[in-house]
Amino acid sequence: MTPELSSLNENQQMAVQWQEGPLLVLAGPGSGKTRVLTYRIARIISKTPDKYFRILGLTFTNKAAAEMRERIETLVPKANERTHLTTFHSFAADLLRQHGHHINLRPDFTILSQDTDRQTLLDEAIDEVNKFETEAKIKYSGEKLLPLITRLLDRSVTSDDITNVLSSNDISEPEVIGAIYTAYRGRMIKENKLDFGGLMAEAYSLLEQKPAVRKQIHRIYPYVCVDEFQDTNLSQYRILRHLVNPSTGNLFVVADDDQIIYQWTGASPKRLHALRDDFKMTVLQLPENYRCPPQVIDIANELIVHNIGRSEDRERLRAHKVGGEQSPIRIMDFDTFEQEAKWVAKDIAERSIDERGKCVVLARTRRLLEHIIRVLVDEEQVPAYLAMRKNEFIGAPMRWLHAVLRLANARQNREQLRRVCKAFFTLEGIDLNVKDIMSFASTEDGDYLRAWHKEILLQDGLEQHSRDFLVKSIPVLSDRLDFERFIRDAFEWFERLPENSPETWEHYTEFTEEKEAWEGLVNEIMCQYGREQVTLHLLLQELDLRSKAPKPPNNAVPCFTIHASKGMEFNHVYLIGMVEDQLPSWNAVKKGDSSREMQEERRNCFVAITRVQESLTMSYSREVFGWPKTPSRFLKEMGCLVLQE
DNA sequence: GGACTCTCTGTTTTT
DNA sequence: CAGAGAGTCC
Repeated sequence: MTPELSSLNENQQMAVQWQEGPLLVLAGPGSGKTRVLTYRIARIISKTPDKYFRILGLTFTNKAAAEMRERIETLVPKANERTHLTTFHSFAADLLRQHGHHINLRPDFTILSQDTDRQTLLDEAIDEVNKFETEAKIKYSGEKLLPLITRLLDRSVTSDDITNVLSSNDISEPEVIGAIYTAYRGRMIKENKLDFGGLMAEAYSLLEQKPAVRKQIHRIYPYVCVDEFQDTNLSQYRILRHLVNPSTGNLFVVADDDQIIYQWTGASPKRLHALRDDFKMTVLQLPENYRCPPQVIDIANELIVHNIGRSEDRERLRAHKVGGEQSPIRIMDFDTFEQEAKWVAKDIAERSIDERGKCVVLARTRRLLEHIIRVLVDEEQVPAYLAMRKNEFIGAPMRWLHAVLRLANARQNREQLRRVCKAFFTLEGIDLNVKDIMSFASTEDGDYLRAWHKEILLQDGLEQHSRDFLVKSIPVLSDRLDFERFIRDAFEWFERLPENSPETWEHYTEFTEEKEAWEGLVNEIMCQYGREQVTLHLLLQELDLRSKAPKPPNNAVPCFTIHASKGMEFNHVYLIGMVEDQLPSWNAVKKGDSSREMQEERRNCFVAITRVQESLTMSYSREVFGWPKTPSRFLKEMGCLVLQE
């Protein structure tokens, strides 16, 4: 059954029915781009019921991938077998699990999701280089060098190019830094660890070196789709070029160059130009907007035309919603930011509970949001939350569980042993010495997990039910690698912990929250790969590629940075702090009106206002945190500030 | 020790 | 621009 196309507009239908060859869909905000993507995938599947090939759909975030999977499943049941909808990082991890041996990587590699771990590795790389550098006079620190290494990995710079790249970017001592970069990459492979950038860079290097692997991918995935292409960095683009079969060029890309707001992560308007050139893309635009009131579309258009260097043929957004009598836009002017925050909080508090949940407060920086959350929660008693990223579990139970599993996967990992000991001390008050266990482990084939197990059972202070759990369940993990069973047992043990030591169990709410997040993540991974396919190392890798943030509280007002709000929509948007040095940021102001930084700030503003479904409230103050401010130039560009100054 | 000047560095975040 | 930290002077 082919999906029903009559609900789509003409341009959308054209995109969905696109047959073969490269197509670039330039899709504005609220233009139904995800719909186009899912319909097209569904259509290809249903037109080829007797075929076995799969369609590869790549996204930037897990959230977008999950949404695509869900939406395709409703269009075509069992689409799972015919699609592989995943993130760039997840795809790279799959690839490296399967073919990593070509570059000396084992499939049970771990993912360095924390900067502290990356710094440790980088410090080791620096030491390694220092040993050979006779006149090594300057001491580099991992902490200071890490951002540069990240930037280089995001571009998949090779050790052949590194010195050139560094010197053409005016970086001092390109030879030494280049050697450190190469040593860092070497160490990742040697220690079987990859950071996010390394995942991309090594996947690219593998594809570059092994045409046979590329061919296999071309056979399995004759169609490749990419969502939010404007966010891809150079590494990801280079990977993409290898994924597409050059003889068919079946690449379907959805992008919006007016929503590039991640330049500092490696995204760039250049990428879209390269894409158009490299693949000779046919371009189709989706300027229809189904989300915003026409007045909002008007100011969004006014704003974005101020950006020089957009695709010259880019069409203006066209509103499909019908405007009401009353303007949905409010501009609010205050003397101080305190007053601004108070007014916004009050305005939200005066709405019904139901309406509040459909509001959002947006700002350029977290600092402004932290302030407004305080006012909302403390003064207006309106529940509100700040979107937060979370790479690791915080509470002792989940930290212990995660560390034990990681130790089971890498039995000689000192850092994980340290974490196991530390978390167990918090849980049970028993303080084991890491060094002792490590030396004891030499009698256990260097297996830190078994050594810890033996050592902990020798302790007197252990509660009986804890002892029972450890005696029974650690071997389930360490000998039989039955991690599912082990996790179930561990949760049972956690539930009983507060009986004996309620005073150390103050963070029970946190545990419930984290347990929920854990179960959600594990469930998602199991569904995506199929239960039998999920090995311990795959589970751990996928966990490290996902945020551990709890699901937001019900009826709480979300307070997001503009970046965090990308891809979302809300009935009522409060965009606060519309002043120079905030939006646009001080840095963009310093760089000047035609700088790429300023263009990006303008896109930030564009993204913010195009989140609106019903009403937009923009506010600014003459004074923020005691400093005099002028209204944002963007207000003037949008024609919202006619009379002032 | 306190008040002052200076210099440096920094925002946004997903994986 | 703005905040933190270092250095200087009394």
